[in-house]
Amino acid sequence: MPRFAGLPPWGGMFRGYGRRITVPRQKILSVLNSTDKHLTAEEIYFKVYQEYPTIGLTTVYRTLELLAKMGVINKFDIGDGKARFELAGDDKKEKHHHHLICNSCHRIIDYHEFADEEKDLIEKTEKALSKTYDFKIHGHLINFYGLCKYCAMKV
Amino acid sequence: MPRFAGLPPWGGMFRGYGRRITVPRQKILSVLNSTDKHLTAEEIYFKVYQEYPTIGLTTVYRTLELLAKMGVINKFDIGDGKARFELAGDDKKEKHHHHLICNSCHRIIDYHEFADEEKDLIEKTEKALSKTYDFKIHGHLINFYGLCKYCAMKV
DNA sequence: CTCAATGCAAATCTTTTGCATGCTA
DNA sequence: TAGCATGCAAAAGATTTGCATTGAG
Repeated sequence: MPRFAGLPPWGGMFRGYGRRITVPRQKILSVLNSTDKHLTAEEIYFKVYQEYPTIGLTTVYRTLELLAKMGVINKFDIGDGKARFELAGDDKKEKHHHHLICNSCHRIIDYHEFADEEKDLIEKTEKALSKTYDFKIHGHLINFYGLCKYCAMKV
Repeated sequence: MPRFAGLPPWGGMFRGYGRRITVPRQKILSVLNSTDKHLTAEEIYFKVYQEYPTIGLTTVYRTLELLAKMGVINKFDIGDGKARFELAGDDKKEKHHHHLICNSCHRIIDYHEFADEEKDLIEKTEKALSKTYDFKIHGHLINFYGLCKYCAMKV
């Protein structure tokens, strides 16, 4: 479910920061815009590669770093040693990252319960923290750690 | 603030899993037990090293992995490429990880506001998720991502 | 005595950096 | 044209693995 159906509004952002709009950057943004998954740099690389084979992994990393600094995307880590990225957009539903992460097999369970209760608290917290610490909040992440049903019996 | 003042109760756990209680393991647990910080493997290594110089980094990594699988500690990543560890104990206060993380300079701001409101929601959520997904929850992590006041103006 | 645990060295894997070349504005 | 952007190759870092040795039970 793409967040922006028409032309993405990021062109202005790049120019505003004195950066250039290039094909690799457009492709990377396009990939991020057409998924609601948390992609790794390599996954993004392969997706872009399919329609733009001259892309380099380095460019993906550098673009992702830039986008994170611009506040366009969020970077986070789930504990498997690979960073993950996603658009930071304003769509409230998609801003919620809720995971159950198994400390043993590193399985990730996405859950959607409590979205409303959490949303209220999160928004309130966000607003207050933003003010208290003079911090521009683009997104958040909530993880629960433990053992999944398969690993709880094994260990 | 050590969580356990006297002898740690982990001995039984090890035996229960057919594992052995060794000096390196005791030292590592001791370090984790005497801090309320989120330590990296290397930080743990250095702390143990001071009173047990024959310790190896490999052993630290392997012990941490085992402890995570046993549910004794939690492993999580803050986005700087190094995993962090802490005891999963029952002390509610210490189970809360709340951070503001800057996407640009990777500065981490620990915040303590809203602990009570969050605690209520978290506990309720934990209980329900635990049941719904048959998942043994040992801890959780809440991160807000964005730009700190210094980076917001730079980019 | 047996097999798990350890520690060193080497290997792996993700991410970053150096540098010459290409391309946007 | 100027300077940012790119891509390759190499480097850097964190974590894992192979293997011979040590030590807990």
